[in-house]
Amino acid sequence: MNITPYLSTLQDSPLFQGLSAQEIASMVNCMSATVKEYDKNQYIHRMGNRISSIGLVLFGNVHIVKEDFWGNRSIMAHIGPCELFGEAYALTGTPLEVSVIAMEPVRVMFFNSGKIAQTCPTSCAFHTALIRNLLKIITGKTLMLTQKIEHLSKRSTREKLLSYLSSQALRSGNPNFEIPFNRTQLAEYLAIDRSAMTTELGRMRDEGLLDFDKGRFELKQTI
Amino acid sequence: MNITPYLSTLQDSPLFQGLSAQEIASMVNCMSATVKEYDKNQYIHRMGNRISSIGLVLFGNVHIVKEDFWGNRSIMAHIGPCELFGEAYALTGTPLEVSVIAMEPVRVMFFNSGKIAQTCPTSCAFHTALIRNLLKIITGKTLMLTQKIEHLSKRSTREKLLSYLSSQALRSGNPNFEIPFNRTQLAEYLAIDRSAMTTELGRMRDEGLLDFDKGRFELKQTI
DNA sequence: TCCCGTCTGTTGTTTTTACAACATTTGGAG
DNA sequence: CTCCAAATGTTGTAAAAACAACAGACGGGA
Repeated sequence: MNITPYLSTLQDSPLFQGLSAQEIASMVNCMSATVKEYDKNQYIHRMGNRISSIGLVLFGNVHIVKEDFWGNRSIMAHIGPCELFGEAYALTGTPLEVSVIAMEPVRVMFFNSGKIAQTCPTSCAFHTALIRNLLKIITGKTLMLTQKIEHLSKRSTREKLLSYLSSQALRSGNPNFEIPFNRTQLAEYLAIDRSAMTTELGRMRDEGLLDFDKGRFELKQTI
Repeated sequence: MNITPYLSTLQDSPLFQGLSAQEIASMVNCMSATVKEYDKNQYIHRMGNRISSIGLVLFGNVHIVKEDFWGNRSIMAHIGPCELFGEAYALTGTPLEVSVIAMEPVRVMFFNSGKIAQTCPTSCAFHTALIRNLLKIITGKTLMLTQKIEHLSKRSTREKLLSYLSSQALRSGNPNFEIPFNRTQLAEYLAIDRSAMTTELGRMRDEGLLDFDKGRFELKQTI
């Protein structure tokens, strides 16, 4: 496969951190990578299935979503360009507890997880680096999930919002920042009622805690 | 160090899965492992600190706990014998977002995380296996956290309880099972009010959904 | 054995959230 | 530009949870 058009994305991906373009190209081959495209709202993976490949978002955004029988939806995570999804399920062979949905037109590169995890017969020298990168990525995800649990553990709508928003401000290093969710999605991510959330946001703005416009928020100093 | 007394525990640990006693002994040495003991309620790690070692519980139980300024406590995870804690923070160098507390008299073996993650100069042959095991462990934790998020995402006390209890029943392969928490701890784990939880449990028992005694629960068929 | 601290369960009140129904705004497509 | 659909905001009501305060059960140590 010709990976030239994706090379810069792949190089930016934490999966290939520290590897040269040359090395990446050889690895992509070795791991029998494939590229697929998806439309907005299309399912990339469905809950319950088993998967054997790790996805890397080349462009677009996808959501990791948990949906129950009654259509209640909860967004587990937001995955953007250069980021991976499905590693945990592909590596363990566990049936998916979540679905993966394209939020917009998306292009994804898939890697066979078996070929990543095992040193290949031809003893491709960079597998070790790859596995180490993978370790780092999954470790990072653990921390993300821990943070999400922290938000969800708050008792009230307001506390959940503040927990999430301040973590985003911290991440961006700026009290003025943009979030990757619209209102409905944010409510699904924080597992709270959308209308109650909107009301609470308005109340917080009235109290001078923060300001917002669409997806842009600004936390105010409350000294 | 003489690891003989801990050998069976280490062999049962997923970290050393697939390694012989001989190999484990040499690795323990190579990773400059140390053993420490803690009393009930003693802090093993405190939130905010950086750690450079991965803990393996030799016996006893510890809780991964998130405490905020006002003393609100939320139990992130329960760690029993043979299990690891702190990997994510030790490997990334991130300051701890949680504390680790001994729930009873506990003995822990600590491994230097740097020495685990890097192939050692003397090229200890089993590091690769170790890293692969670590990858599996952390991947498994990701799935655990995902499950916890699923519980927390439920809207009501009852739904959270059912989500947690049925996952425990599934894990034990038996509708009759024991949980590692007392009532207060369960409430902290599920981020709900203890008294409301007790009330709800009573209500569910009245409705014939389940039965319980202390830490033992039984989910009934509701056909 | 008794005492005390902890755990568990109970109840009533207050506060908050979920829910439903609808109004308003926004952004695209034609 | 107009229309439509989706997103966002508003409000009132019903339901649920949080909170507080206390009673009873239990277990370990003196």
